[in-house]
Amino acid sequence: MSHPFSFECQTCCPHTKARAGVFHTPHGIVETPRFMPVGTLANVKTVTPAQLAETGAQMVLANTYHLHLQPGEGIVQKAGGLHKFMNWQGPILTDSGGFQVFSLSELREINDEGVTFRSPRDGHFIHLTPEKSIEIQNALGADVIMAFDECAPYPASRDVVETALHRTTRWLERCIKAHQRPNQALFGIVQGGVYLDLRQLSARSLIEFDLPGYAIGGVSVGEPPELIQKIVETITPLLPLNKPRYLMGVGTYREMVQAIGAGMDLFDCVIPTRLARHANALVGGERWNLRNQKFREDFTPLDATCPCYTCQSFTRAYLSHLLRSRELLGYTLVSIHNITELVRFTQRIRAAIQTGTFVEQFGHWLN
RNA sequence: GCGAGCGUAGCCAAGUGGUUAAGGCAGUGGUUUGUGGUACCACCAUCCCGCGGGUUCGAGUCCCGUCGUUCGCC
Repeated sequence: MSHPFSFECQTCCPHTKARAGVFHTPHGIVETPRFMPVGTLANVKTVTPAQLAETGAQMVLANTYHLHLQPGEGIVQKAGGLHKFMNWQGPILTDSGGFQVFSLSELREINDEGVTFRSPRDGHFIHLTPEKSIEIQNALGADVIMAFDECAPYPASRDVVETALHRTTRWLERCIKAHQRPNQALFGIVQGGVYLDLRQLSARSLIEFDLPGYAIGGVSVGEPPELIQKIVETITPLLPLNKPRYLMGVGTYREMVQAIGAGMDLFDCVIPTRLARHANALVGGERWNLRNQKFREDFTPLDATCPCYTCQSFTRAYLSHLLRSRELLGYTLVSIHNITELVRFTQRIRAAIQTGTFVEQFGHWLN
């Protein structure tokens, strides 16, 4: 109330570190644990904001890197900011572009100053620094902005990871200095690869800055899922109780349950929308390829227990037909369902935590 | 009726004498984790190239016949 970014933990699980909380932002609350859909412009590519709101999504992700290239933060600013430009009235989080440097570009040069790499779009050189990333994110105007970090690949040697994490910490200082807008919360990002002592070092350095929220980054870059869990279990206890904790890029049902059990609050992942565009639906904890033969004459709803528009209106056979025909509507309908599915999954976990039945209901995912 | 061409997997189609017959679509599975905008990977003609003969050490590939088909001429 006093601070636009307060976080309150409402219920703690008696058996695990899981917690149900509320994160306040200038554009509304985020009830955690929560899955946040992610997309280039947070429109998730094939879903309208109205459809997105219906999925139960509260906060959505937009992308600094892509918006910088197209249309450019200047235009977003002239439009009145990201919320107006894309017509999403709820909370928005922008990623810093650090991960895109790692994930999209082969030709890159990283030094203490920043990163230089070729745009995969047209080949021209792009220079990103902590200051530049924050300047762009200030212009975009999301509720939460992310520190510009260096995400080391997996596998990577200890030396490489250690260098990246120290650089990330030094960059965080510069991000904080560059940050001009108090109505945007700057989150720090824990790095350190799969080296737990480096992770701890990173987390301890970050919390010195007393930021409004913390993220664990550099996971789900190819390492085995057990290692993600190990990292989360080691780091979460070091993060302040009264700040939201965001596990970047995760993910799957199991990874979310395990991370929530360890005390994480927020998740984002391309899985629901990318899977949808590849004809896969998330149903009851499983992944189904709707183009498979067995769905051609299946005239039942995708998930009879799902309240989403897709499940309420169409059959598996019809979705299979749309996807086999590469009809654009197929991607939209399955995206709506998949996002709804993961958002509802985290909502059910939240409810279970509140009623003290988290372990009872979701314990089978915990190991 | 005459002349010319063509007949290769469900569809389109390369190959014109020499081991296991390109490729595409369709089909059947799989992959996808802080999104390079519908991608990628695997499998998919084991007596088989319309059918029947022939030439040749060897024929989808050459020759003859036949059936089908396309175009042109009458």
